[in-house]
Amino acid sequence: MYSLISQGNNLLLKISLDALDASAALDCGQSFRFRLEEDGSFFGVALGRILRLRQVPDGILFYDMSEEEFHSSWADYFDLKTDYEALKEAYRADEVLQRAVAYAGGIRVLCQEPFETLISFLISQNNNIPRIKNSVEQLCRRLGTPLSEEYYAFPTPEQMASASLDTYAGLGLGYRDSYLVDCVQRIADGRLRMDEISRMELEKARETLRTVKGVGPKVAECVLLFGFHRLEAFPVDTWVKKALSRYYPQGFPEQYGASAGVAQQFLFHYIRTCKDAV
DNA sequence: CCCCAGGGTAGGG
DNA sequence: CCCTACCATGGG
Repeated sequence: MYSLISQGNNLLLKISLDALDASAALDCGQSFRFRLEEDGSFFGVALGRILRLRQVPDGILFYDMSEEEFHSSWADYFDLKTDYEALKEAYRADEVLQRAVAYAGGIRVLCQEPFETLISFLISQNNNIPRIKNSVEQLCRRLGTPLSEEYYAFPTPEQMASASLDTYAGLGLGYRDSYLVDCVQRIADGRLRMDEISRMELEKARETLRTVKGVGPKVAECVLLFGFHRLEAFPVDTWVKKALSRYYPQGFPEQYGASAGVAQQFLFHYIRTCKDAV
């Protein structure tokens, strides 16, 4: 559970580190738009707005934030409506998940915008997180609406569709630039609609996403999990593949099916960043 | 110089 | 269905 305390222009979200850990949640390969500043705060852009926050002993301090804005946008963005305590209670039956939760329990599956998620994870294929972040940043600077001198919104489908292929060439995307061009073209001419996908049954949504060039099984699962909040989606990248072969040679337990994606996120972060992962 | 990264496609068996 | 070469690019 959590509560809110207004502090001038800022807002303190009182919540335990186990329930929401800014560093783990914002830097675990879901969003590519947050950076840790030298003063220890996180700065980023999401939902078309600049967000600045900081981990404090009592929870998370949101800068320049009203209760209204928090309730209408950020409570959902940080998935505060999902009962993670219940999920983690179920993980106690599993030794590995228990370790992953002990390592970083404050991860949450962020509710990101579907279009941004689709484009970001098209860029993510056969790529590493620092470079993905860089490419996404370049993309926003080049095509997104400026929100300040430093920060840019993620470009809209229209903004991206109006750019030429050579606009994308300078973004460090490698061979993935043509994937983006094809994807935004499909959206611009109405062949692909995010709002329709959000209403589809899971398997249908999966198939539809995979009609986009460059979207295979893994990217589709990421878009479903991070962009459409389908917690059943289970992306298997090189890290999770490693975790599955190391910890679950007999297969991942089926009992977590309805929220397998959340468990996947704990596993991913654990095996990718914990030095002592065994 | 090498290998790897939140993989996917195309082509051949 | 499977397997493999190839795809750009930068970090380590």
